[in-house]
Amino acid sequence: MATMKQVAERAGVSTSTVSHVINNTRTVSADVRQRVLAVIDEMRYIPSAIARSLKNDRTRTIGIVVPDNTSPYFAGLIQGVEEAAFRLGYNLILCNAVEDPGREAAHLRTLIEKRIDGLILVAGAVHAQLTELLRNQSIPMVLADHRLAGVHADYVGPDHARAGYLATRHLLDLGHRRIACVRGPADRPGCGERAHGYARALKEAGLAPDPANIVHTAPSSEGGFVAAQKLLAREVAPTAVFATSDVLALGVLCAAAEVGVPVPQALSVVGCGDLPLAAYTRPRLTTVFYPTYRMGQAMAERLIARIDGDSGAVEHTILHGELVQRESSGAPP
Amino acid sequence: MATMKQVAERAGVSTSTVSHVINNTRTVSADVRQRVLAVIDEMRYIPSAIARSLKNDRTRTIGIVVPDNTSPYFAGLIQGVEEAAFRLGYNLILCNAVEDPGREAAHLRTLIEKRIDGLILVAGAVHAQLTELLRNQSIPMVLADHRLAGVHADYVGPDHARAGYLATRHLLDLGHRRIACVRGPADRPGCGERAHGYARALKEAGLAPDPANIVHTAPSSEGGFVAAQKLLAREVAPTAVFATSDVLALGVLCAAAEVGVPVPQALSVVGCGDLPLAAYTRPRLTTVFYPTYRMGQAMAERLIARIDGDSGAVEHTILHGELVQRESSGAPP
DNA sequence: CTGTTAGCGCCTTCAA
DNA sequence: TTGAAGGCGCTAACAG
Repeated sequence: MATMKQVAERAGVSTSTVSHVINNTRTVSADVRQRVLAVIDEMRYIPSAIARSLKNDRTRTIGIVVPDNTSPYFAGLIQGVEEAAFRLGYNLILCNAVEDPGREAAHLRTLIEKRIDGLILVAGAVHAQLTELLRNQSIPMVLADHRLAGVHADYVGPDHARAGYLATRHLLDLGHRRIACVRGPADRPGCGERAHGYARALKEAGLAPDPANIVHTAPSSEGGFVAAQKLLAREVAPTAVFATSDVLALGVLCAAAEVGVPVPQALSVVGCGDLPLAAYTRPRLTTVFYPTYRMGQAMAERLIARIDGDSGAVEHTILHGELVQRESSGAPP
Repeated sequence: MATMKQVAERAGVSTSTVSHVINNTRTVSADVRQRVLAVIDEMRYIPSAIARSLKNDRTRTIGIVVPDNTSPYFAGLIQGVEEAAFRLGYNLILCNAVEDPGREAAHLRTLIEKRIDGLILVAGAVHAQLTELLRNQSIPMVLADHRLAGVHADYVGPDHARAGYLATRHLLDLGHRRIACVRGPADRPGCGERAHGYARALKEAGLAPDPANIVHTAPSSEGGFVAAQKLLAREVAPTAVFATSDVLALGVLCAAAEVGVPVPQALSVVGCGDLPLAAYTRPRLTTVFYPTYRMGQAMAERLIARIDGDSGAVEHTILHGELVQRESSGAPP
């Protein structure tokens, strides 16, 4: 691969001149610039960002650590981040932590070695140790999707509690009283917050949350399916279900259909996240929209502002979604 | 951020000694090693991969360019690639090309500037110009999902034509004769190949493919929905539909339900790709499984073998999927 | 067993 | 308008 030195020799100029024509960083006579450009083209010279980074102490690369790029929710965030990063001249190193703290730590370590300019972290079971790593190296970071206890950093994400509240409120307004909640595992911060919103709405309506109405399950359609089976088999079955994600809601819809419980006539279902697919389930799913793409963009923009020297106070950016009412929710039987 | 030199000074040794204890690259007396390690720990020294790369000419970073990380299919590939890359000591720079040749080119350029060790390319509308770029810089590359005319490189992907054939064959075996094909846009290589498999199966069965039975549409559930509406409105409607992706198939299922056409009693539907969600639609979707995770792994492994010097002949790795028969397909009415 | 030295490719003062 | 030279942080001969 051609180097600047080779270009300089071939063009009969010094490397500094080549550098300057490339970066437009001082005036170069028209003919010299012409000649240099020609040689660059001819030799197919492409500057090394590695060498440049060593000099500049900037890599124009940011890292993003998520539990799993395959989840539609994280995929949406990543897409937004990638778009804004590209627009602002940055590349994105993607790391899946796979709910494995060891792996998360390993990724963080190599990201620091590679001298990323900043990090977007959807924290899994991160422990103090890890975030301390970041703080010590003073690498800009934005927390995504949920905050991290004891970590003082910019945050961009949805208001999960509000989403859970909106969904439940909607069901209450329709007249439901026995409203179940199908939620992911306890250690998923987002699920917990959404469940809180659910509980708050119930309490506001003067209903005592019945623990039997809250089912923890695996965060998959299968999980939703199993949970719904359990709920629908109860003697006094709920008339509505709030599922803390659309993926779960799909399983709930499927289970209801299988047992012969018509939605929404006998059971209302509300999801969360508004997957593109949610508009094409049968019946079409009522859900709370999460603006993942915009969130992703906001994360990258916030981070890059920090990289560019913004030293203002820590910011918390909350992006609200709204209830999207479709066909899976209606008045109780 | 601490440097090796600082560590060396503080430990009272030379930088080369520090380098050697870090890399275990020559014997160092126990006490010196001890001391160096202590200082590294104390100063929170983390070596710079940037400087190392400049020396070594290796970044241990690979790039992946896909149309859109949000598509479940690409998301699955990316996940597999990330896993294998991590396991083998590489990071992944993710680039979305967004069906925009200009953007694809820009990404390729920065990836080369950043001196990635290799590239995984799910090509969009790439033109000769771009791949020539790669060849000129002699960066290892594997083509993913579909080949690229005129580009002689390793390939890892599914056999789209076979998938289309299997799906259609299944419908024929069930006794269907009027089988439609709902497919994505013409410029999507994978769709075209799957449609070919569809046509071949029909021909083998002695059926002349009816152009009116092949509907091009947007590669989304909405697209599938619209296409199905059109098909079901025909005087002689098809009794079965092969959709070239599960996302499309979902739209088809939704349209059928809306028009009151029962699946599979009056209409059989087969998808392609086997999204996790496909098992939880109503009815559960018959589809052709694509082993995306394994494909992704194979891509990374192939690429890294090349990076490590494998100079054997170009390889084409085809990973087959199988038909997953569920509830959306049955005998014709 | 350890240190000195010469770069890797680029940018950037400092001089001319 | 241009060049020479030093150094970013690290590795790897080459010496001792």
